[in-house]
Amino acid sequence: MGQTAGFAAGAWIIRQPASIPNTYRSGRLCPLWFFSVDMNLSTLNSEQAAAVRHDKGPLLILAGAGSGKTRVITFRIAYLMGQRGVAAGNILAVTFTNKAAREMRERVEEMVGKKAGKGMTVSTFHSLCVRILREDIEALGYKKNFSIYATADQVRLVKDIMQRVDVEGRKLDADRILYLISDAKNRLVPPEKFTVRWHDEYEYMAASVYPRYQKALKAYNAVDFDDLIMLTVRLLQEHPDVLEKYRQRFRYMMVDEYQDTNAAQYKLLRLLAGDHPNLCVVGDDDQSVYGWRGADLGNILEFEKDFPGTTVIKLEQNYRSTGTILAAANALIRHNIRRKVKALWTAGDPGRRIDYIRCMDEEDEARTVMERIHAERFRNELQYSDFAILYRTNVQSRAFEEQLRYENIPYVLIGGQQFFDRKEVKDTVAYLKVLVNHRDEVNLLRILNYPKRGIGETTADRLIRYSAKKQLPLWEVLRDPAAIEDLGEKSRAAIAAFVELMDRYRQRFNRHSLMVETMRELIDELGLEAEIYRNIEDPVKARRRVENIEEVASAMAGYLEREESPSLAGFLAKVSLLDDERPDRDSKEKKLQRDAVVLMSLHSSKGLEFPMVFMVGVEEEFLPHRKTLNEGVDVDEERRLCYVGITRAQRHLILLGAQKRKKYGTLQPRAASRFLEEIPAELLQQQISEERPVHSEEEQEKMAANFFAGIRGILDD
DNA sequence: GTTGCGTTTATTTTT
DNA sequence: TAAACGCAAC
Repeated sequence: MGQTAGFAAGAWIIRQPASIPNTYRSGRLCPLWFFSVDMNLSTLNSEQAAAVRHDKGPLLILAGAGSGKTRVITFRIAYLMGQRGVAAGNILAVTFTNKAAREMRERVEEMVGKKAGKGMTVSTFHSLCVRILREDIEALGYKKNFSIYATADQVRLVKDIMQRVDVEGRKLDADRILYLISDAKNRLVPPEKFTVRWHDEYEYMAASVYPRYQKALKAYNAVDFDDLIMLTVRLLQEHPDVLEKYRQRFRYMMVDEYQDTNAAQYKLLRLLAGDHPNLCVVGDDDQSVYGWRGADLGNILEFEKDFPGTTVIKLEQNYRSTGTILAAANALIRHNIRRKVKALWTAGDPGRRIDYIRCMDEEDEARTVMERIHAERFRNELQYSDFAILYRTNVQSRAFEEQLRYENIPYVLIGGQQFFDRKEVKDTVAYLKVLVNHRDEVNLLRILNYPKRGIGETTADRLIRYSAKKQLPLWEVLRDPAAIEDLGEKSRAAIAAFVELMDRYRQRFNRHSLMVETMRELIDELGLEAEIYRNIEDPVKARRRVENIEEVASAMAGYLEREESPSLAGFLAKVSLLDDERPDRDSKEKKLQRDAVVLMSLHSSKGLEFPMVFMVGVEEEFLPHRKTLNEGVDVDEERRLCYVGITRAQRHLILLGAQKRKKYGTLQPRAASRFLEEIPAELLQQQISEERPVHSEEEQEKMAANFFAGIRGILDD
């Protein structure tokens, strides 16, 4: 668990004498060599220490929320290297986020030293697979310079195919088709094995789109996110020599957030682990909240069966929250049947009771939160950044944003539009992608006439038709426009100019050390910035967009600095995987460092902690969400989400809900969440907002009318 | 190409 | 309610 606030509480506080180099800031872990020449496990509790010492055979660490999981993993890696003589190169640690990977690497390096840590692989599933594929994907018939398609590219491709498949044009949602395809890939179901399971139009459409989609990707020399895993699995299955290479290499494997792995990731681990797995997985089945994305809770629940001889260690001592908060969390999660039994406990105080405030409506809920922030901040000398407002759906953030702005309270919103979803960024990246891989047709079509260069829709259409008819890649067609009869001279010239431009820059990008300059010149020559100013009226907005383009360039500069053997392809891979080069001035990590109230969804709060947590909208149809109620699935995952929210709180938890809520324009009565009843009443301090005179719209209009009538009356006198 | 209007539809989103 | 989308008209 990423402990953002450091090891503020609990038994393992290591006081830092003044002589400690200030690189080890307070709250950071001291390097091991400082307090002991040997690995000193005495700062760990007995379960943690046992987990660290275990070095052979499969190990399952069931790590409850706030139980010091990250510390155990990093200690264990350091222990393997320092005490068991395992070579850094034989260690593989897999996480789900780049942030987690980075932190883990840093902490291990702090313990064993940067030099000793060199050669270990700490990465996300996806970047691990990119690395494997970059080396050996040719065995699967792709080229090494493959593009990685993220959501936007995928959607475009699916839409394209759908149009071709369904000429009638019955408009099905491309996102949903893509979801079905993604789901299939996560289950390792290849196009030819896709079967319609429940007979609705989406399944049929997916069955027809999936094979074409996959074929197109291959033709474009592109892979999507799910392919990264699926193709790696295929590669390892079909090519024993490649598999053997990695088995030899990764003798010790560790997987974080194991409860979030899907079938494909499971298979990948299985393959790498082989017959004598030194596989250590860490996770918490109670915090599995990504089932809708293909994560299979069965992976963690069945681990002992899947890997005979598994040692199981439960970490139940919690170093984060008060006793009351933990009691509530335990009581709630006990209602789930399909889980590993465990209960969090703390050596610390019970702390305050949990507040539950039943507000009148949305606005009242937001105002109540503001009042509490003011009061608690003053009373407990807290910073703004000690508060988090957590909600189930992102739309809920609005009311709070408005109120926060009104009150002049600084806040950061986490989530929302992604940097790479912004048009100008996509355009810029599209050029780079095509320069690396000219078969990437989704992006080639995107830039073909942007900025406008006289290759309009008609021309593009003719080119595409011709390429389809002759079975030639679009790029080859562009190279030889003379071959197409029905093209005008002007169009031919425009195409030739485009090809010349791309060729020229492809050459230039080969000089990796000059990449950034080259990119800036490319942007300049294309006139991308001028294009933005031309199209966007609001100069402030336009300026911001231009800055976003510049961000891509400076991200590249950062990449160039860090990377030993940089390349444009390498940069794009990092960018696609949202790796550290993420050129967002407001990355999640940075946002969390500001002194501002944090707003985010329950999902994105996983792994974080805050002294004071507001969980808002604790109502039926939000939590559990309506969707899960309708579909007759169990609400277990929703309960886990609630559990995740509760266990984010360190000192105090405040639950809120509204009695009425405006929904799609109309005011609707809201019922308190069923989960509230699962928390023992004695842990809760309930409070119901008083009825405030609420006026209906009609009444308000009437009142306004009377008011103006009154004024008019006065003026008339 | 753009603009504007009517229609549609409202989860979560580590990579 | 409101935002996003598609389509038709300019």
